[in-house]
Amino acid sequence: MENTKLVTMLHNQGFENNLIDEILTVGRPKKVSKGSSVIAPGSKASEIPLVINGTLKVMRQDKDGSEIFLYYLEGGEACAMSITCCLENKKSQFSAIAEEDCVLWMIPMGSLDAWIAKYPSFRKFVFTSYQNRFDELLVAIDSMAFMKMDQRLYKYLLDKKQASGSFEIHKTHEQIARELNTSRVVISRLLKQLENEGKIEQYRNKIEIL
Amino acid sequence: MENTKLVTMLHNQGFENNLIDEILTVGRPKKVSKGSSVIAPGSKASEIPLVINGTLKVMRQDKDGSEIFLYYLEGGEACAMSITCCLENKKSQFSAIAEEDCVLWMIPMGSLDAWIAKYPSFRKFVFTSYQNRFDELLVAIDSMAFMKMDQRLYKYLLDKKQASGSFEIHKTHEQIARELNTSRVVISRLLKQLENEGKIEQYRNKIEIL
DNA sequence: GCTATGTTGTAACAAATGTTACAGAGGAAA
DNA sequence: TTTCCTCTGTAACATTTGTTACAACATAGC
Repeated sequence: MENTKLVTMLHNQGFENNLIDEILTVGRPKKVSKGSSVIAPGSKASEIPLVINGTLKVMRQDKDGSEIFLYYLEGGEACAMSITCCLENKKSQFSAIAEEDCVLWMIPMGSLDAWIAKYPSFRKFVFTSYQNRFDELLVAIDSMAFMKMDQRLYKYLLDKKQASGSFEIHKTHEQIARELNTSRVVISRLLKQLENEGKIEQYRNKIEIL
Repeated sequence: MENTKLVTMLHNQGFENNLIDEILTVGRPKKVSKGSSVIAPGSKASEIPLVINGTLKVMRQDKDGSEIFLYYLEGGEACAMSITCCLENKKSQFSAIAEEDCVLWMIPMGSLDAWIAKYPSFRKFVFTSYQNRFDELLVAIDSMAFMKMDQRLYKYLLDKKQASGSFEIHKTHEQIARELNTSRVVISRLLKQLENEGKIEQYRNKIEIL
């Protein structure tokens, strides 16, 4: 049963048993397959996704269709930006895409405010989520503000390794270029450079981190 | 009395009278003069600053001393990142500097969690603050990811005009360059360009937006 | 096998940004 | 006034990033 992992996760958060019951009662499971969209920019969410299995990729996009990778959401993490979107009833300013096949637990927003008032553990969870998302955004800002593209690319590869737990990255140069908001040629050039420095090995549709 | 403005501000937030009393009781006023630091990176805050008068400039810095402007905090706004820092007891990851002479109301963190549980209006205030800060960070990210330096500079000038309410900006090219994390020469070049395009006029230590 | 399509490598060039150096203008203080 | 310091303008050049074009290769499907 998927719920076993969910319950363990909720326990590890220090959630009260009553809260866990409520979460199990009002929430619902959702499976999303690799590449499909969980939150689309401009949409209004009415549920908060909590990641049970897999990884969600959170990206920001501008009007011209350019986009930039922000961070990954992994097991046990909730989408903090969805929370404010829901509470404020605003349109989402970003997209979340399943980086792998995922299992999510969707929590309807109606319950949130009451839980925040009622359960100290949930309050702590929400604020910790905010803190973590703030930190991730600041890290993303650091990359863009202070690093050149070669460093950003290498950091991107290491982050991806961290998130997936695998030394192999199955992406094309084109895909990576989109996520870093640059062009494919630039990525090919810099990957070749990283390969010459002995930091990676390249194959078709695959990069291996050494 | 400064408190008149503070009380009006709190009322406008929709705060309950009891909450306003508590805020007035446990908080304290703080005056900071232009250019002085309110939050230093690496420090641990135990109070949340609420801006009554003036503008705080929030910047992010890296280890080499480079820095980048994130956003302004104006009257009625609180520093959301301080809130999580306080609740999590973490070191601040950013700095806040008085862009003009400021009057702040410092709220000790000890009260926060209780208020969040007790007052719906305060809960709303905190979440709205988060939402606004998220939005500002995302706007900062948009600038860095999607805009070239000439656009970023012009946007910077317009933002500054917006925050100060004045068409005159009293900064040197050097100061602007620091906030955009580029070099003085680049800023001089691009300002000259904006001047030629008829968007600004330049004087010593002063830029006028047309 | 062949073809269509997507992926990667590379060259040549363009544009944006960063760096160094120096000259002159303006203001403050002696 | 003279001196000193900061600010601004500009040239010349280096580096980084973006763009276009094309060749070579791999794979899937026929």
